[in-house]
Amino acid sequence: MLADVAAEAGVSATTASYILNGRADEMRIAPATVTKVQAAVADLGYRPNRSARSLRTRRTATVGLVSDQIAGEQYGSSMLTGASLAARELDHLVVMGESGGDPELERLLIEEMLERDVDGVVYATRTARTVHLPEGLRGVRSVLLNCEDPDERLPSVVPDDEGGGRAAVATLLAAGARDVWVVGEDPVPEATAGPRRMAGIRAELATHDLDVAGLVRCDWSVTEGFEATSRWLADGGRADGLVCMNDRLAMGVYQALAEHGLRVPDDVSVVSFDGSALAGWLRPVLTSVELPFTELGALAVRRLLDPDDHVGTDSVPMRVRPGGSVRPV
Amino acid sequence: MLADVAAEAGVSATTASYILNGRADEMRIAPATVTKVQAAVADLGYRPNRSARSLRTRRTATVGLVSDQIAGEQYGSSMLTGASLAARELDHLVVMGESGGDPELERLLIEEMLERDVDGVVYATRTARTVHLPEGLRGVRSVLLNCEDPDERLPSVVPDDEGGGRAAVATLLAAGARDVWVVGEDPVPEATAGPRRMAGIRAELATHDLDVAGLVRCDWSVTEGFEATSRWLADGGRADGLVCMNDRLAMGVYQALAEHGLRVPDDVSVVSFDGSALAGWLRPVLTSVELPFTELGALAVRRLLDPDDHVGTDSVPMRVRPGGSVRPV
DNA sequence: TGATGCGGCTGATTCGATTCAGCAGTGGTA
DNA sequence: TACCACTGCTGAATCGAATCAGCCGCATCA
Repeated sequence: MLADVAAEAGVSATTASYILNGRADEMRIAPATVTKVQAAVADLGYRPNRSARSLRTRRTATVGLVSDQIAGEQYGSSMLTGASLAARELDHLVVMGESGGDPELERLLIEEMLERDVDGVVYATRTARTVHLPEGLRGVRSVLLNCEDPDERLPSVVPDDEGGGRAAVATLLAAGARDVWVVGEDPVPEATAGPRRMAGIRAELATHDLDVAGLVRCDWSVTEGFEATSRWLADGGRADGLVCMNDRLAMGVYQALAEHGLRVPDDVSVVSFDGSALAGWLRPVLTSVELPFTELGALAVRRLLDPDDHVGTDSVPMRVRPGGSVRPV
Repeated sequence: MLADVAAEAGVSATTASYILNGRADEMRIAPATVTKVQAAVADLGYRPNRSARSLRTRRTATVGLVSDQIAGEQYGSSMLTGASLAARELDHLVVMGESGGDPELERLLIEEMLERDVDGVVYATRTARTVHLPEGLRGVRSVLLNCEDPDERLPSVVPDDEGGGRAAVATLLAAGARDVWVVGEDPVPEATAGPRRMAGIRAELATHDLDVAGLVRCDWSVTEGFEATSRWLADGGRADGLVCMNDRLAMGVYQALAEHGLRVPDDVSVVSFDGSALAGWLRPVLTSVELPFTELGALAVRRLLDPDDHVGTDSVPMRVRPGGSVRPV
């Protein structure tokens, strides 16, 4: 403990504490004393006791991360990677908990984190959406990750889905597509990804005096993507560009196109959203607008620990990950 | 704080503490007193300060989970879900850190966890393999998750890959397959999944006086699966049952089979390992032997916190998740 | 010569719980 | 009547750091 270090160095615990906390200059500790203490620290392999420190300072160098399901989510789990790395860079650790969507469990997790005096809480959701800040986080320093609360003035970190929508369409337009259909409709009312992407899609088309040629309605699963697209094709549906709302859906679209003898990208160009590993596994590789999950997680933690605490939403750009599903011009 | 509760209830902090720690009976506290204290707790919304408690007890009701990459891993991240849920059930929280495979970062993470007096550490790897216990964990209560250290006597939790191999083959044999090829070779020397699955595969075939008909060599990626299988087929390779070492690989195999006009399961039955979401997205749905990631994570935490600390490996069964890729008999 | 300032350090208190040792009061027993 | 056991509770020490207020000695200055 610190007292041992102090004894070994022949100074008081107070002095040792100042030195270890980088307050040597401020406290005008003689350089020789600093050296002695540092030697003692190295000598004894001193490791501070965080519980003791936290008891006094009320800070734990620990951030909480509560989510519904992000570890279970295929790609979204990278938010944890980002959060963990960013936390380390700022000398913090991440305490995580998953509620699985159960509000009672969520309450418990938040409660336990607050008992442990986390320095702040990141509240994350699997899918981009609006939420209500849980009661337990009222008054607690917190950042929303992949979600926003329109009723609260809070820092929030989300992907720029509208920009992503524009980028997706820009890719198709650049390849000469003019007859652009959108596949997929956001199934959840609170979800923000679908509407925002759609806004971007329309905005970009508008720059060429175009609009969405049509919408193939289905949820965002492989099966629905396959079935809805099959029906559409069977009804004579045709397009030169398809925007799929996510990669899984696009996989179903690929299957449907193949069954109807249409080739990607020769007969139709396809772009999608997610930039998941799946996009890279499809043949041809699916051009997809990437959800920057790692970056989102990292940014959320940085904003949480950032001393100048500005509220408002950070939209992280979504970049096109080029594949072979868009016909080269 | 506790003193407030005690004051409100008209007792000493000592008494209040005993009651809150469930030692009322042992300390012969009168039932009326217990009631008074509980009322005060509810009244004041008392929430214990864990740092203070930890300072005395040296326990934090917190477990560390260090891994190379499990959050970034598609399916493996469910280990975090399982760990988080099991921890909650045992009134603990999970402190997580990802090293990305960097030994220095790993050392730092472990160091930071120990400073925070975690009650134990789960050391997890993305892929099932053998490892050397990191120096920093020597003498620390720890459990290996998805890995084993042959040189140490430690509790360890891994999937039963050998049993999985047997189950995969049993499924094929039950469907009448006799000419069984294996696709995929484990690319990493320390990896345990491949050899164990192979052992199970051979063992089960042996019960029918059979052996593996042949091996299509490739690593476990979609592309390699596609290319190696294509070459094999082009060389006249045929089989009535294929065991793929994982689902991604199987996806490549599907692609190759399709290009050669072979239909699953009519021309060839396919089983695989992982039981990932991808298996469910393929057409036909891929029959796959599931890696029980959530259970693995949960079990690791339970063993870590289990008071009777037995060393040795727990192998969690891998179950077949039936799809449509095995021809019904 | 006495007041003032400053460099360099330390003693004592505090954070909020846990826990050991022990203390009144009561009733039973020899 | 003296002793003991038991019930029901409490005072004080303790965990390991952070931090405030202040102390001592020496140089400076009016």
